[in-house]
Amino acid sequence: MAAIDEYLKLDNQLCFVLYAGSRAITRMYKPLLDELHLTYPQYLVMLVLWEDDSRSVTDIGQRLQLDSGTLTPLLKRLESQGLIIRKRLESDERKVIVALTPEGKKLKEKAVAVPKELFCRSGLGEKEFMALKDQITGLISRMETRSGECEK
Amino acid sequence: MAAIDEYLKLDNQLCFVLYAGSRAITRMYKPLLDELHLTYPQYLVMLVLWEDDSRSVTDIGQRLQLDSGTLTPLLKRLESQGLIIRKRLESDERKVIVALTPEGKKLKEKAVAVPKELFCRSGLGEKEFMALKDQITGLISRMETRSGECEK
DNA sequence: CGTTATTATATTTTACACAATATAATTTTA
DNA sequence: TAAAATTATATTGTGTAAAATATAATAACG
Repeated sequence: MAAIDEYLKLDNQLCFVLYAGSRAITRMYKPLLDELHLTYPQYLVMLVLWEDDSRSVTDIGQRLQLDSGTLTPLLKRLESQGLIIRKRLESDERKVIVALTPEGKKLKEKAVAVPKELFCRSGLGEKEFMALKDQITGLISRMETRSGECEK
Repeated sequence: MAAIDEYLKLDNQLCFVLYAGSRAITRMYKPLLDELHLTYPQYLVMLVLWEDDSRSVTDIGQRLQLDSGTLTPLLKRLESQGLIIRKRLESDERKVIVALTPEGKKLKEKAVAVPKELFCRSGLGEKEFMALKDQITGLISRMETRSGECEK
């Protein structure tokens, strides 16, 4: 893959398959998430909160790699749906703590259908599924640590 | 991975690594694309046009899996930057043909730095890089063809 | 202890991404 | 050959995603 043309072909772009793959999963999830009255980014936030009931906005942002400009409006919508509550930490009023309501906790059981559908539709065994996930995780990690090492 | 809890852990989500990976690449590309005065989705459109100079909006949409609501404003911005022109096909006035300008063609040579940077930062050999891309392509394909086959 | 620096979140702005709908052109049907 | 159906693109509305900036609170410093 030495020629300029090969480097710039859409079919050779790893970036494009990640982008297209992510959106294909979002499309696949949509009918299932509609039943839970959640959008895809809201579902990701709920995944974080189902692990640990009570987190700060910064914690959620770090887990999901999303900034507060994205999270604040999203959390407000979850709050208006009655799935979470937000309150300032008394000991440090800069921090907003996000906690699940009983309604929010209840959704967890229904939500398991979502990743099960992807697992089934992936056509992968459990080991292959996790191996692919781990390969992409490794890619992200190397991309972020090898900054400055490459010659243009 | 039988328990509900395991299915819903963020670290077990293939959907999340694709989503996070795609955005990590977009962040990595941003300084390089800023030099070309392109956003990431604009860059993808240019990749399509650098392969074939002249395409309809529908063609571009099919290649990138993007709909006209996304493409029309994006193409207008590329046009106002002088990189493309848009014109109705005389033989079928429903169709808008998108073609590169000389400026748009010239960008191709500079753009090759973008995928080269990813390739380098990925820490993968060429075979591994393409294998990962092919695995994700296969995943997308199976996800889209196995609709209806999975029990919730 | 007052000032400066840093941190946390919110707001504004821009660019998507997608669903729904509108408009116009072409194709198909009866 | 006119009407109905389909196709192509554009527009509107909503929800992100991120950059830049604003505001408020806490920590660090001299």
